[in-house]
Amino acid sequence: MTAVSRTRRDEIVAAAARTFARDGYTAVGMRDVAEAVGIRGASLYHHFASKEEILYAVCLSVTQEPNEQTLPLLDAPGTPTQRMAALVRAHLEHLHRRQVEHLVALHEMASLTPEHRAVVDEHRRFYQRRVRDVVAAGMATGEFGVPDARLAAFAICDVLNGFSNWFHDDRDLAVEDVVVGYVDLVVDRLLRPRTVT
Amino acid sequence: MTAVSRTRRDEIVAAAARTFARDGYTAVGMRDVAEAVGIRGASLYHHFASKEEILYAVCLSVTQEPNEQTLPLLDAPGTPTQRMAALVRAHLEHLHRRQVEHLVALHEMASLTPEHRAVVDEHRRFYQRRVRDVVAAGMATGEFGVPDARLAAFAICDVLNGFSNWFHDDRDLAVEDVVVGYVDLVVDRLLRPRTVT
DNA sequence: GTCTATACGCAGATAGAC
DNA sequence: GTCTATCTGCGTATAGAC
Repeated sequence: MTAVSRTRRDEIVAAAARTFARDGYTAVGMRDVAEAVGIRGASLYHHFASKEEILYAVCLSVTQEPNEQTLPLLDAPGTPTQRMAALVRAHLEHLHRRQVEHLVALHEMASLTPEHRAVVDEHRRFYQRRVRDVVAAGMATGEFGVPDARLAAFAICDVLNGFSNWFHDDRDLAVEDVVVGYVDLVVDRLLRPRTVT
Repeated sequence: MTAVSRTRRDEIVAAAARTFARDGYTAVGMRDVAEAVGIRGASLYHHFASKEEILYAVCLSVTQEPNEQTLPLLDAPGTPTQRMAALVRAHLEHLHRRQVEHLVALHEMASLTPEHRAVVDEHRRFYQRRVRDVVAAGMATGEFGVPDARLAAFAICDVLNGFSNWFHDDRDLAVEDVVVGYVDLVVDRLLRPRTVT
């Protein structure tokens, strides 16, 4: 039992993410976060040194986590096509599982300290670099055929991340539909070489 | 001379956008914005009723403006392919021209009042609906061949808007390169029907 | 680990002269 | 239209008991 009982701290992060997502980081006070957990404002400082530290924890949960959980799929055996398809699926499913946290990270990153912001940015850059590498690998095998791997990587990351901005669970569109549609869009259309003449 | 001399007010909006983009809306005080214009903090209240009104003006400049300037391209004569290509180009060029304003709008939208946020959101939804309509038009003529026009529209808008997040003017990649690359990616790959068999 | 009580600084906003 | 001076409230953070 070394890494057990992630109760209170994670509970705070989760509650904070929901509150930040609904009312915006600035508008939310420590008292509001505390209330959402069921304790008093001052008690939060037993778990976090500052409000910004809570926001930082939220941001890490959606930048560090994908690097550790999703990126390994790119090292699994299989063709670039298969690995890219697996990445698209896992990425979207992660975005869905942690949608509130993603929205907060996306919208409130500006409120991080420069130091924390640099860490978060580095995680994101790393992820993008790995995506670009698979695109390049697929170009080498001839499975993919885009003019510029870097540009394609930007486009792919932006398409995927955009998901959390517009997806709503209550609509006539299931996550699985988006996954299938986006695998087709990204792997079978965007990346696939144009049939020559 | 009815709509002339947009001097001071626009000057404030432009200066505020730069400051917000660099330090974040929350961290920036009215005194900072004023200093960037060369006046005192209190003087700002002659032009705007509140700090949030300035942010609102920034957001409108990148949501209302494209609707008025870029969307008419979709009503011009030409095939869906041509009109979509024109939209991609104009959209990216607008994003580039107003990149700081876009970054602010993208990151600080959470700080708008619910009323103002609703207006901004409506502008964005309208834009997206028009994009989806061209995709649908192209499907009708057979020029485009995607499984779901709505999903494709989301993907396209996200690819385009993502641009302002990663593009830097000083790198070895010119705006024109991105325009050409993205027209190819979006129109000739993502939307084009797969050659059958 | 959570509480009550409180310090305190800062940023948004106002009043009124020029 | 811009200034100086000032108010005011709110929200983070601390002190210290339980």
